[in-house]
Amino acid sequence: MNDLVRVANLTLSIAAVERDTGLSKDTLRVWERRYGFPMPQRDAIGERAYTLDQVEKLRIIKRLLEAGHRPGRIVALPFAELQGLSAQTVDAPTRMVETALASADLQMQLDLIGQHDVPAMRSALTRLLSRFGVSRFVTEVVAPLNVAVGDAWIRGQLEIYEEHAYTETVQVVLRQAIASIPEPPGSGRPRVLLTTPPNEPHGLGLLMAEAILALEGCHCVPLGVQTPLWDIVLAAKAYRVDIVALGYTGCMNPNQAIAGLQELRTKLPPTTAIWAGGAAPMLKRRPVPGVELIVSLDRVAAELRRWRADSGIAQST
Amino acid sequence: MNDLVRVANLTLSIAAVERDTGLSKDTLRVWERRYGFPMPQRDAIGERAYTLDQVEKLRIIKRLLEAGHRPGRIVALPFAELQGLSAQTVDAPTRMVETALASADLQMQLDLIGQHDVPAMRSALTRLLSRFGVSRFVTEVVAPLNVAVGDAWIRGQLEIYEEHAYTETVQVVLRQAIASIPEPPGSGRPRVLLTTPPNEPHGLGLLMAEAILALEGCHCVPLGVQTPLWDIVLAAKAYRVDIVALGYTGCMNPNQAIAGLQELRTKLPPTTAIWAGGAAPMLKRRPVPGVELIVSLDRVAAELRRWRADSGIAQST
DNA sequence: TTCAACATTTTGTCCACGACAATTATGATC
DNA sequence: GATCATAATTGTCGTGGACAAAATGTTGAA
Repeated sequence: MNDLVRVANLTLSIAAVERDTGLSKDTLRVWERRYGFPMPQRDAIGERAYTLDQVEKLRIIKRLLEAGHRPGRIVALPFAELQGLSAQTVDAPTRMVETALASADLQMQLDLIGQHDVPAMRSALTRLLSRFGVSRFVTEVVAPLNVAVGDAWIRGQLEIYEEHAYTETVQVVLRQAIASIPEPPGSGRPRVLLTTPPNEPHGLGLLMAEAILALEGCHCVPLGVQTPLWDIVLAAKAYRVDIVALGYTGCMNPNQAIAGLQELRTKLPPTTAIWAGGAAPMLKRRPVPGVELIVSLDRVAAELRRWRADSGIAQST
Repeated sequence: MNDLVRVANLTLSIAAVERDTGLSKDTLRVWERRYGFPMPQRDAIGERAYTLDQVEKLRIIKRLLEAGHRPGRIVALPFAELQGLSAQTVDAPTRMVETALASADLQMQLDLIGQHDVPAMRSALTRLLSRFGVSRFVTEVVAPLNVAVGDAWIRGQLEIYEEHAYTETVQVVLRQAIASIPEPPGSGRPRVLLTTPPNEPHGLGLLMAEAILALEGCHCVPLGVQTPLWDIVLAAKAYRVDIVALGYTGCMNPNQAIAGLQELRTKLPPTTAIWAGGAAPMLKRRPVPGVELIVSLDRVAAELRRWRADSGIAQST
């Protein structure tokens, strides 16, 4: 019941840190005990008071964990070393995706974010949308841009609010793109439910998927983010969907993600496919039986063809 | 690391219950200790294993708490009594807002949600938007609809996923409306930052506010939801906004809301106004000095006029 | 070398129970 | 009826121990 944020020195309570970093209170306490970081000061009552520096370091650690590092090795490391690590970590999986954006253009878009001119950014994106069309815009502009923005953030070149502004702007453009796609003629199949599980607040990937699916003639039922598992089951039934598409990002707890998918698989009828997509490394390491892993948005169209071929045999449309 | 969901008897771990009900593990354990409910069985390891019945009862309890009941009185109550309570709870605050939607039309919209036909709902809303125009659509259609949907949910007439679908659809229509508003000529003043504080995941109110503000010629900078407080301060500076508009709903912890607003007020320069809006009863009870309380979207235009009049004196535009 | 099986370390989550501040309810007094 | 002091309620935090699942390391045979 204490103030979650103390005004004086700008320190955060453990609950606030859990909220801002996604690391559970239990984890924060056990890291302190085992690795000596973060070792917050205590306020007058004896409760932990984390500094903004500690929180920022925790955020970077979180990113590194998602990239495959292990807590015991990196949690106690000093700030500079972490940044060094993240620099070299990011470079490794720099897959040279053929992208419509030359790296120069990509840098220009990034600069645009830093100039804090939302209308300019929006019109630049809209221009790219017109130039490349919806499908290529999503896979070859937005997707690499997302990666670039994430990298820039980890290098400390971008603030969180700038990432928010970017995300919001992309969302506006994407929704415009989706709105411009005409309804599929007849009963668009498959019918696809789009949402994220609880504890996964990022919905940008869903919009990207929706754009591509709609383009391919699917009937999309977007539910926004963080739908309780049980409601996903109910909704799948109510909307008679063929596919439940879940979006994941690294910010979600791996165990929860896996467990949730397993639970969903048992509760949904076997005829309903589950597609899990997004940049979630943990899903690749431990695949869940009965759940299709969509590793990249490029793959959506192909998976869709496969589904349509299968469904023609397995179930009469 | 245990399976969050055990398949055999369909029982949930404490983490799964936290995810599904929104009640923290701490709260669940302390309720068990104090009120004797929920008293889950233990699995082989000795960990709590909640049944689906218990979870459903917890969901109802959660709703009743949000409606103003107190844990000590209702947590131990049997299932039937809880249902009786939730039926009679909502009728009291049924205020008769003058609305463009006759109650019959309103009921029709609600029925539409229950029919699980997203395109129909979207086109119905789009029709209303065309009929009434953006401003009246927001204040006299969407606002009362939101209230009606919330009430229906508390009464158990609407599932969570139906609310999600409704919210998503309204969002699509609203964003379309916003996109149709031309940029303000010259430098639109005031410049308004729109976001919600951490722990407030609902962004629909922001969109409604943005629509009205854009209509009044403001320059809006939407940051999406859950911007960390410190980033709100940074963003306000970077985007040189005159007003920081925060959206709240009842789902946010009152203490956090108040504390956050106080902190924001100290961190932002006095020339930057803070507007707090949304259906948050706690804000009315304890006003924060230096923070404008926008009790209703009807008031936005008037407040805007006031700001413009004041700024003409206080600061040269 | 490659692969499988086993042993070890790491790591996140759970448990119990006490403590306490903030909020809400209750009663006394004017 | 309003105002204030007192009491009850309630969510969150603290400590430290425990343990299963995952990750890593090691051994031995094909």
